[in-house]
Amino acid sequence: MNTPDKTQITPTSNLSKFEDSPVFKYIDSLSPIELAKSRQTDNGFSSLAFLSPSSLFPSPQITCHRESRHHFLEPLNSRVARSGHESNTSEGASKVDEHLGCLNNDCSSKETSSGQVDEQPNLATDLSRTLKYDCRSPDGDFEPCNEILKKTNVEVAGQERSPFQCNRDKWEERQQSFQNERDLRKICGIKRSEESAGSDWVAVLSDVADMLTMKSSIIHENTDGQDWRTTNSGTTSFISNILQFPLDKANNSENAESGDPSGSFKQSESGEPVMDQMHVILSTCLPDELVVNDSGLKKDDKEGNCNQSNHQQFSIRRRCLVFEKSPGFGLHLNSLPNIPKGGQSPLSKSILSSTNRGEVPDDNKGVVTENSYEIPATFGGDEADHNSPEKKRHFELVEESVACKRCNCKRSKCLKLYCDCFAAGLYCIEPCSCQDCFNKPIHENVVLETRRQIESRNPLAFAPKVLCCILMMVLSSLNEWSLLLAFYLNHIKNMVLLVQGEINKTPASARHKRGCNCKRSSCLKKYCECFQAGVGCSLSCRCEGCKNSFGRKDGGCESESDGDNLEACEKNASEKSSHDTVITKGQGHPDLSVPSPDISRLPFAYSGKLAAFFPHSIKSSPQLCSTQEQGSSDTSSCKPKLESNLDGIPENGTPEIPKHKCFTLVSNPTSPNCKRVFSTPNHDSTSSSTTWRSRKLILRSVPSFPSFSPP
DNA sequence: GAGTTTGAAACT
DNA sequence: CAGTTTCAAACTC
Repeated sequence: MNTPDKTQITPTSNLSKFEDSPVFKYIDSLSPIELAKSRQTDNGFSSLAFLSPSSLFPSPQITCHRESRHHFLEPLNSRVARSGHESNTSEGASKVDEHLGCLNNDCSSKETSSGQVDEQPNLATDLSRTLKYDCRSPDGDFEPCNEILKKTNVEVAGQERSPFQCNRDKWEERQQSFQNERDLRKICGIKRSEESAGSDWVAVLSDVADMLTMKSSIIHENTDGQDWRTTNSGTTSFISNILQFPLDKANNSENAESGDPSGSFKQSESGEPVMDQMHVILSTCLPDELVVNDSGLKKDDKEGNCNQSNHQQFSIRRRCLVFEKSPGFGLHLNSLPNIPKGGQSPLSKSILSSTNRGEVPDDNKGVVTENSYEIPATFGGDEADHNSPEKKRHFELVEESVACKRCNCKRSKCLKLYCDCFAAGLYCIEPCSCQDCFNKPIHENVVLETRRQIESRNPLAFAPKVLCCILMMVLSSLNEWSLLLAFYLNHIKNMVLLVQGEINKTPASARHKRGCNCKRSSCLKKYCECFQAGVGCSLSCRCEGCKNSFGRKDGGCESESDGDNLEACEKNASEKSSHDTVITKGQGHPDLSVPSPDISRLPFAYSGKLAAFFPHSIKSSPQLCSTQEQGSSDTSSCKPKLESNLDGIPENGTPEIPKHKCFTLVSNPTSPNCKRVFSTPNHDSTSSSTTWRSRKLILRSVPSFPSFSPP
C-alpha cells in the first residue's frame, strides 16, 4: 500500500494530470490550440507533424471548434474517466495505466506476463526521469515520486475530465478536485506537502507546453482539408492566454509563497477565482490594442456571476469576441493597424460602430446583441460607476476608438492586403474611406473566398506578425521564474522553432514583414516597417543605406551622428512616448536564439514529440549556430539574446549546467534569402515594461513577471 | 487637400 | 524567382 506501484505511473497519467490543472482547463477552453492527447498518444508520439503556418495562424472562423475536438478526445478521455469511475482509485488508475501503457508501448510484447516483470524497472527508470521534471516544486525541491504517484492516481482515477466545460465549471471542478484530493489524502493518511502546490504549478506549466505540442498533432490530422480552420478560433486568444498564463502563475506564486498549499488556485476575497483578477492585470498591463479575445469566457458572463470589476473585464474580452465574430474571421494581432496617436484600437471602434449601427454580421447576431447589450451596461449603462477610474478608462477607450482611422482604399475593393482592414481580418466600417468596398459582411462569401486565395498563396498572409514576439516575451519572463521552468521553456521555444521552420518555407513575401526592404527612405520614415514599428533593422532586412534610428541593420543607432536621423529618432520617440512605450535604442529584431533542448534528455513523454520536431537535437549537434548571411562561425555573433536569461537553466530541468546549443531561429542556412520573422523585445529583466511594436501591434507596459527564483 | 514618394503586395 | 506593376500609406507642399 505504501509502496508505490510503479506500473501505475505512465507518461499519460501525467498527461491526464496536466489536463486536470485548472489553468490548463482554462486555457484549453479559450485557446484555439487543440488538445489531441489521446490521438497523439495513440500514435505513440510518432506522428507528430510540423504545424503548418496556416494552422498556426489560420483564419479563425465562426465554427465552434470545440465540438470537433471533443469528438477528437472523446475516446480516450471517456475511457479514462470510465476507468476511474467503475473502480476504486487504485484499480481505476491501474486500468488507466494499463491501457495507456499499452498505447505508449504500442501494445508490444511487454504486455506478456513475463514482459511485465522486466518492464517495471524500465518503467521506473522512465518514471524517475519524468518525475525529474514533474516532481519539482517551485523552490527546486523534488517531491517524492510516490507522492506524485499517489496524486496522479487520484487525479486520473477520480476525475472525469470534460475539457469543454466552461471555465468556471472547470475551476469549480478543479477546486472540487482539490477537495477530493484532500479527502483522499486524509483517507490514505497522506499529508499534503507544500510541494504539492508546486507540483500543480508544474503541471500547469506542462499544460501549456503540452498544448503547444498537442496542437501540432491535431493539425496534422486535418491538413487535408479546410476543416483545420474550423478548429482554430483565433490566434489572439492563444496569445492572450499565453500572456495570461504567466500572470496567473505570478499570482499563484504569491499564494505559494504565502504558504497556502492550495494557493495556486485560491479565490480572491471577493470569492472570484484569482484567474479573473488576471483580466484586470491584463487590461491594465496589456495595451489597449491587445484586447483579450476570450471567447471561452462567454459563458462566464452568462452565468451572471460577475461582480462589477469582473464585468468590466469581461466587457473588454467581449469587445474582442464580438469583433472576431463580426468579420467572419478572427481577430488577429494584425487587426491593430495604424494605432493612432491616441493609442486606441480599431477594434473597439469597430465594435462600437457595428453595435451602434446595428450592423450585425451573419451568424453573429447573438454575439453582437450581447455586445450591444453589454457596452451600454459597461460603459454607459452603469451611470453610478462612471466615476470609477476603470470605467473612465473604458469610456476613454470607446471615445478614442471612435476616432480610429481606417482604410482608404480606392481600387483594391478592400480585398487585398493593401487594405489594412482586410489584412487585419476586419470588415471595413463606417469610418473607412474606402471605395467600392467589398470587405463587408454582406459580401462575406467574397471576403472569405478572397482570403482563402490569398492564404493559398501565402499561408502567413494573415498571420499575426507578433505572435512569436509575445511568445518570446513570455519565455523571457518565464526565465525569471525559476530554473524549474527550463524544460517547459524549451518546450515552448521548440514551438517557436516550429513556426520558424514553417515560415522559412514560405515565400519571401510572407516573411519580409519582419524585415524591411527600404531603398530610399534609409529606414528613417514610416515607409519602413521597422522604423514604424519602433525597432531597429536587423540582418533580416534587405534595406539599403539603413540609418534606422532604432538600430541599423549593421548595428548601432545613427541618432548620434546623423542630424536627420536624430530628428527622426526623436520624432518617433516622442510619438511613442505618447503611447507610454519604452523603446530601447539599438534594439533590432533580436535573434531569437534559444538553446536547443537536448531532447534525448527530456522526459520520454516529450522526447518522442520533440524528436519529431528536432532531429538535429537528437544528434546533439554541438553548436548549431547559423547566423544570417555570413554563415559566420563566430559563436558570439549568434549568442542568443536570451542566453543570459537562460544561463543556468538546465535544459532537462535538472540542475546541470547546460551546454548552450546556439540555435538561431531566424535564419535558414540553406536559404540566403531567409528572413528573420520573429522579433523579441530587447527584454530587460529589470525593466518593468517591455515593448514591441509592429506595424500592426503595440504591446506595451507589460510588467515583468515576478521572480520565482530563489533569492 | 492635392500631389509626390515610398515600399509592400500583387502580378507576370 | 526576379522584375514589373499596382496599390495605399506616408509624406510634402
